[in-house]
Amino acid sequence: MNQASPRALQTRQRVLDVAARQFRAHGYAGVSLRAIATEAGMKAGSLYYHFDSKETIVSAVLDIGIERVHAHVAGTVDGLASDVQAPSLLRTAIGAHLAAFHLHGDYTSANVRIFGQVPASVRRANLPARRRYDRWWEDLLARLVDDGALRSDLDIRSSRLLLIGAMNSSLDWFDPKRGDLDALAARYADIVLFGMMPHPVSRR
Amino acid sequence: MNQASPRALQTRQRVLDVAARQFRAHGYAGVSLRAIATEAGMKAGSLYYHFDSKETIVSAVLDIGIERVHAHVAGTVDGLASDVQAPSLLRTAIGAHLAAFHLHGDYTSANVRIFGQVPASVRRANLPARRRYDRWWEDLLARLVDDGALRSDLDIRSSRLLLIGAMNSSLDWFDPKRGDLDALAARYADIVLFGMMPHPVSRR
DNA sequence: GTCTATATGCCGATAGAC
DNA sequence: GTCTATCGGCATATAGAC
Repeated sequence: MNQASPRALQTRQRVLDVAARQFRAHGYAGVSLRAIATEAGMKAGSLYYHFDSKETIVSAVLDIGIERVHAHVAGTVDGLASDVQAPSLLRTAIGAHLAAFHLHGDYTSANVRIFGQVPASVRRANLPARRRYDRWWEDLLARLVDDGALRSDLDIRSSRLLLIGAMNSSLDWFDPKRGDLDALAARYADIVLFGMMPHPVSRR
Repeated sequence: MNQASPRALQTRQRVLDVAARQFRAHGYAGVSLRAIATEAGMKAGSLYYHFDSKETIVSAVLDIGIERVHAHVAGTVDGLASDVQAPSLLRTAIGAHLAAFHLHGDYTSANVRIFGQVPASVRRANLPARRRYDRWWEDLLARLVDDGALRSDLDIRSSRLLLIGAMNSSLDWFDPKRGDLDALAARYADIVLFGMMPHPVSRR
């Protein structure tokens, strides 16, 4: 198991893609190794050449769901010029999170949906990746508050949880193949930055 | 099954409470009728006196998760005086949704978490209740926009989805036994109404 | 209303052939 | 790398005693 040949790596990736899609659709316990193997074009016993157990498969799926998003968002936002204003910075981060979340929708949705129903050891293994990404967002928000770019009375943690929670829940209803992801990001950023109330003075 | 005696109704409710808690924790397929029966103080076969199948149990859990919240929120907000301003109206609705959602946390969390992984027929049966509650929120937002109390360019549907998605995701991290639910509702309402940007003029 | 007993079938995992 | 065959266990659901 866990071979390094290119052929084995490709098979491994195909199995994970199938597993992510099925975990997203049916939950952790609702997916059998037989079902994953069938859709990946092999028999259940063959999976054990690539993975030690069902738990190591789901563990890999959960980690990928966080790490691909983190890498894309951080890579996009941290590369911006240092004079970019807070509204554009937040808009870019929101757009990058939504884009990566939906691009890797099976992995991210599987993570969001089954994290709470996976064996405790698997949950524990995924926690560090989650904490790193959470921290990236809190660092961003804290920096913007310190710069005076966001309200000074903002509670960082609940602001981050509101924003991430709202974006992640779009996995349940938004289909990136049918809708305009940039438009969605713009509408969410508008509300989060300026609120739903009418603007007493023009601020855009 | 489905008896009307007070004794049977009480047992039925106890079974549903146990089932909701377990579905929330382990997903639909991750819960066995044996496990539900054990925690409810009976044997698996006895459940069939009260319910026809595992699907009828989860169907009842899903419906309760929506209907109790809808009844509480609508009962709270629709009873307000007609001269209540938009900000207080929205604040009240947000507070009522969060309060009911966490009060019935096992049912509401089970609904949010397993709706997507339940058999299609069960999902279909729960859809009307979901649509009724969604419509209640969209009617509220549309009325406030029409009155000029909210921004006229607000997209009703995505605003509703952002707001409900953000509130529902608090089920994953907020513990009403340890945190202040009213404070959470106030912070969420502040962001949704006025945004995270500093206010150019005082509006509160 | 709840029990025991059981029918039928799928589960994760392993062993060993090829 | 993938196969077949198989282990022991647990799943939903039913039948019938009490």
